Amino acid sequence: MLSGDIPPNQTIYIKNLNEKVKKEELKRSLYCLFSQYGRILDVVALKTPKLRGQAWVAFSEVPAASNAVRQMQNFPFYDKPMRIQYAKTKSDCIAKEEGSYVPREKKKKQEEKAEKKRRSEAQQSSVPNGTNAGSNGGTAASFRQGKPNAPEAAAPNNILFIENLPHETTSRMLEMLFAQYPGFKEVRLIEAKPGIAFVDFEDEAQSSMAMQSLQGFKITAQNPMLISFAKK
DNA sequence: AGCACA
Repeated sequence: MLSGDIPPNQTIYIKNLNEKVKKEELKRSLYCLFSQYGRILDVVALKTPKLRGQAWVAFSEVPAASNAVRQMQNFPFYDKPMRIQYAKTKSDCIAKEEGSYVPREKKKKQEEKAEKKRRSEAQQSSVPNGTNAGSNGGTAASFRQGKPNAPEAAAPNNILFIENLPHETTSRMLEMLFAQYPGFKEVRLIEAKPGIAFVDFEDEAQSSMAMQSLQGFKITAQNPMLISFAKK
């Protein structure tokens, strides 16, 4: 089935998530996995009966969300294929950035439905965010700086691309780090271009787990490693 | 299957 007739939204809605994963871990993993598509403003996941197995990831730009919807569609995540769509409504964190946020009061179900409809119709009036002080968590800056309208969009790959390594990094050092993850095959330092390397895994589910775990890992204090999927 | 913002 197609992703539906939901209009583009800078927040993606993910379902079919593994419900056994704890909420905080799930949010961290989603953050790590999706931050290569753009700057993430918020990750929301609830474990209530109605909302478990689902999550929302809010990006600072719509194209980032679009790439994520396409490229990570059906990606095996904790052994279940992710089903990704655009969110139906605007995230509170986005509304807050735009200054259009109004705290909700509790309502009856009837009014809530009307409210949702109203909000999604009013959703076209989104202004490009002027200042984005990165205040949303400050974790590893795994977002790749590209041209503003053409964010990098890497599809999952069993090969990882590592950047920002200190020039004195050796293959042994990288092997020690990456070999702890299942499916590890080999490390390839690019001596012609110091500071970058490729790391091969058996498959892309395994490479993604290693990427999530080691994203931002510092070999020296000045060198948080930047990990993304290699281009095919 | 399920669209929230504890």
